[in-house]
Amino acid sequence: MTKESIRVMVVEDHHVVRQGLVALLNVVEGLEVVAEAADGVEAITQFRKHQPDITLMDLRLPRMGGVDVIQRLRMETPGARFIVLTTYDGDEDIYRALQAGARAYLLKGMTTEELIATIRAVHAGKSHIPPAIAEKLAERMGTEELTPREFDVLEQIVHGKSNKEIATELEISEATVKTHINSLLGKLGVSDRTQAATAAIQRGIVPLESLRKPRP
Amino acid sequence: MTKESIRVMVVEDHHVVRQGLVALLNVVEGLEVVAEAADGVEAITQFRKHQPDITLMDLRLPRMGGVDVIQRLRMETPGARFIVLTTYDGDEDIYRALQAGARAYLLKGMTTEELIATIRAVHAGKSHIPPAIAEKLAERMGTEELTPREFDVLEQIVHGKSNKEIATELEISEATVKTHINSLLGKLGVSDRTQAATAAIQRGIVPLESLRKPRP
DNA sequence: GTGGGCCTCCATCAATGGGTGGAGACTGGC
DNA sequence: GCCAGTCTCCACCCATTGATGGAGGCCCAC
Repeated sequence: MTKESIRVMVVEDHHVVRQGLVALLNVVEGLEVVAEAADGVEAITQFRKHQPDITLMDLRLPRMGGVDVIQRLRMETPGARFIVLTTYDGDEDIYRALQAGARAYLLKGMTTEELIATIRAVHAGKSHIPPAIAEKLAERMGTEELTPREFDVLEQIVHGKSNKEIATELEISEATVKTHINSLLGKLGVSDRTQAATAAIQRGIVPLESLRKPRP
Repeated sequence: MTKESIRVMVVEDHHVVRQGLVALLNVVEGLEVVAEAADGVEAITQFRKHQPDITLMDLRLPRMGGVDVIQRLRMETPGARFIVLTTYDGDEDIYRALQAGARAYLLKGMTTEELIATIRAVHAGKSHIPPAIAEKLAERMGTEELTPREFDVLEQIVHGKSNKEIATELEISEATVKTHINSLLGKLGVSDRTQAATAAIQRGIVPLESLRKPRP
């Protein structure tokens, strides 16, 4: 081998998808998968061990979210390059991943050729955001940031709590809850709590998984 | 080759995932991927052309949902065997897929070994439902079926419509809307429309994708 | 220290939502 | 024919929600 291969790490919690990706990438000239991880914590240890040139990451990971992993690893290794590869396209995720320092955001729907081209491009120092994603980003830019407290309230709304229950849960008065709701409705551009809930889920502000049966 | 290979078709809209799966399966002794499809319509034409022994299917597909595809193909070819392979585990999907005649329901998180074992088992005529999935199914069994009209109303709720808007949209009175809501709240086991909306999304009764920006 | 956010609370009001108990019409199955 | 289930509608009532327009305290940045 005359040129050195690009050393790639694949972080993805779904076994068959990960193995499939690895199988795909390993037959590509000039690429070499040097590490794999199935969750966020493993991603960090594997990264430290193998120092890949490019890390391909799903965002929704057990134990530690992809965004946090990127943030953490980029603190340790500022030159680290991440490509986010995910099925979801909630604008919140996109935004946060790019904020954290991802160089590209791809949906799993794209072709292998695009994926490989993106890996090469990112390795060469470029960034790559597909138009469909860029559009989402632009959308999200137009909206104001929720304050931490507003986020707390929104989370409770998504979990189906009434204003009174939210007040109890957050240990504030119902009046304050209403104030926050009023304000977040405006920021989300919706007109009632039900729309706020679906918007929060759709945009990935509150993850769908949190709906299962937690918070006892 | 002394024994004949099991002829497999892979239906999955995400290119890299599909190609990965194909790559994985093709190296397995005794399996042969004879067809691929990226959406429901293609799945039907490819199936007719290649008559695979086993069809591996994602449920969320463009153009025609996986459940409909299974239903349709099993009418034409009652012996056709389907394994649903998906990331989502909304109980509604599981239920409908098995209703439609799928023999197994697997999450993408499972290992390649499990997948291959399941393919062999289903080919041998067995069914296979992992415990985690079976549990979901049991949950769903306890709940009553929504009537078509209740479903219409639920869909509107998820889309953030008020009772008045729903009444206009469905061309019924607001009183009737309330009646349906009351009844569907009971069946879903929730106490207000916001909970109904999140439950509908979480359980896959109303697909998240429909939230984008349709229905003009 | 002044201003800007944020968080907290208040009161008041109108609109919306949900609970209850009914009732007539239509359907399909027995 | 009759029953069961669905869909439609009504009235009445109370609870919840959202809108509006404040106001004080806190903290951080300039």
